Amino acid sequence: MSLSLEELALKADVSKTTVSLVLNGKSSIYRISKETENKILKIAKEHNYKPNSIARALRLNKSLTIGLIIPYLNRHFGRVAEVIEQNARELGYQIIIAVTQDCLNTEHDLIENLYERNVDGLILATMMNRDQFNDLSSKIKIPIVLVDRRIDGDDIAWVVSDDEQGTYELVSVMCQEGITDIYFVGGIEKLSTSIDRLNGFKKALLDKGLECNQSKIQQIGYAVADGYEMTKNIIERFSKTPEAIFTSAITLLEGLLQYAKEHKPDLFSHTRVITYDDHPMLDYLQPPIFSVRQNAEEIAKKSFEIMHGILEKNKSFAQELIKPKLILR
Amino acid sequence: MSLSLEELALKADVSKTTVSLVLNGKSSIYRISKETENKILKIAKEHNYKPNSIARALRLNKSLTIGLIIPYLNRHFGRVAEVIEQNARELGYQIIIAVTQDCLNTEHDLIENLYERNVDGLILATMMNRDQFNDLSSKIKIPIVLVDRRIDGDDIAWVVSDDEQGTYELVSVMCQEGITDIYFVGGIEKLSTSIDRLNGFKKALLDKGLECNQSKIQQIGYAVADGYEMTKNIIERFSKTPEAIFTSAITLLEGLLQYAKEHKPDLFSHTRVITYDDHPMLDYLQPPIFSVRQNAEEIAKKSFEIMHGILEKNKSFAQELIKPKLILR
DNA sequence: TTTAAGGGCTAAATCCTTTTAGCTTTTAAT
DNA sequence: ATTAAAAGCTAAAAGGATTTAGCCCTTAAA
Repeated sequence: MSLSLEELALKADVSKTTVSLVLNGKSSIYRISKETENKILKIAKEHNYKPNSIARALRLNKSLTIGLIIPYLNRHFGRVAEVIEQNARELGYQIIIAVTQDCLNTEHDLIENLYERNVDGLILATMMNRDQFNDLSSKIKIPIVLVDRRIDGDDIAWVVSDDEQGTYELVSVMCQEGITDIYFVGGIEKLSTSIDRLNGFKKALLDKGLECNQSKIQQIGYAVADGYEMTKNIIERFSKTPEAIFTSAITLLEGLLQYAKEHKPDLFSHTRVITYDDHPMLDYLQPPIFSVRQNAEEIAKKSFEIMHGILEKNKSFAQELIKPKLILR
Repeated sequence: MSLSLEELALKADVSKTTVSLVLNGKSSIYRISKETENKILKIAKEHNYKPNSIARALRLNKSLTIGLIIPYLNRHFGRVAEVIEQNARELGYQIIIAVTQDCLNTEHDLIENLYERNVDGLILATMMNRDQFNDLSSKIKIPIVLVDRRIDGDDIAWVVSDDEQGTYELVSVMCQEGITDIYFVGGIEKLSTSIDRLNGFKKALLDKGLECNQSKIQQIGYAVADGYEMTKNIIERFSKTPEAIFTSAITLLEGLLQYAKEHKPDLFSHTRVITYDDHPMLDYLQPPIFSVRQNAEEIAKKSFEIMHGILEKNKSFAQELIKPKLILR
């Protein structure tokens, strides 16, 4: 790229050791004279010297690079990634991004790949369960921060939305309006997002003295097609039109809308629909769909903060539950 | 990380040169015996040897890393980034992502930053004009592929949506329906996306013998707030309610919808709204909003393909216009 | 005058690979 | 019995930074 330390040293007529020491602010420790220091700084500035980051990474065993592994770059994760990148950049880190498409094998490959490529840490929206994660942790000697999906364990760092509380509050609003017959359209069953949202759902019903019928709960996956499928099941399997449906992700809502458009145009005249995740376009749908908006910015900020704390400030793991916001339209 | 070449050499009781040659498939060129080769391969496999990518990058001056600089990780660019990453991964490359928020200075800083960090190439949704780009090119000795926004010049590689054609077709549909009074809600004026979309807009009108009144054209920026502002201007400045409004990005449509919701709930009863960019939620809005869907996957695929061609196949630059698709609801 | 301390700087090792140039041994040819 | 060629492998340099150990010179103290 540009000049090397050695060339700089030549120009300044000193050794490259001296140049390196000066540029790393160690002049006084190594008693480099002010005169020499200034000369070097001047020449470095003149030539716009930038240390070769690869050589630095090799020597220091530190690449200033964080791997970010997420299922998709959709609206939510896109925003999370964007904010993580900005926060990271300010502190001198780069983000290497990779998407799993919610495939566990891909996730494993990607983790291994990024690890071999010497990232300093991993921020991960994982599909792993606890055992798989422990396996991984024992092999991989860099810090991992889970984002959006947590794994129980009190030495695991994570930042997630308070899915249970968010769902609880949203569903409670429905219950307060006297609705008792409410269906759960869920995602990938074993993920914390699903577990927590389902718990919040059940808790809201329980608090109103309602029992939660297992047949009203479905969990296929987070794809749009899954939302379509589950909606279809609900509409076709039960004779009675549901009072309300809760979709636990915006993609699932999309699936629901698609099904309704195709096969049940009058769905909304009988049924309230509420959803986890928010989207600005929801403001313009009729009738209004209540939602829970995750604070992607805060999730992103905290997760990099924790990573940075571990990498540079000897902090240990931390866990953060980020409050989502109810959007009642 | 794991084992080094040297440790491997020790175990195999040969020099590290030999190990390196064998693992790089140069056994026959250097007449390493089959016996030795097999021994080394076996040991390497047993220990799951992976060469240290940083050391490799230093020696080869090639990091297998591509910088991707885009304005936001929104729906469109998120999808582009996702597909670029997948394509890159298959060929052994990693993607370092960075967002400019449509700020030119940030873009410059990011380019410099990634360049210093030794990326092998840059894929760029740029705000630069031709002069700025030429300036940059002379400083930076790695290939650059522009994505989504092009700069004229027959030695500049780019992949963009056929914005002019897409807009032309969409607006022509309106004209065919007899609409003559149509407004242009545009983005950042000097970008090719704006220029091309405006040209398509004008051409469609011209083809119908309609003249394009300059007062019906606004170009503030691509933010939601800009869409709000431009819609407001149109509604408040002209006494006659427009027959149609074309928003040249989905964010601008959002701004329009927001304005309409707040100040002009009956907008849609008098006015047709059409937009560049598509969104699945548009399927569920009333009345239907016609749109132009960019082929993000193809844009992504081609742009990495060109980059890869330049980096590994001695191909030179290339330019691709990707056909968008009309969505008439 | 010697010794100790301090000031000012640098040679060389290190991180891990790749690659060039060349060494040693064996085989074949004259 | 030489010489030439081929076979099989390796030492060392290179890539660019950081860091350890230590050299040399001056000044002050004994």
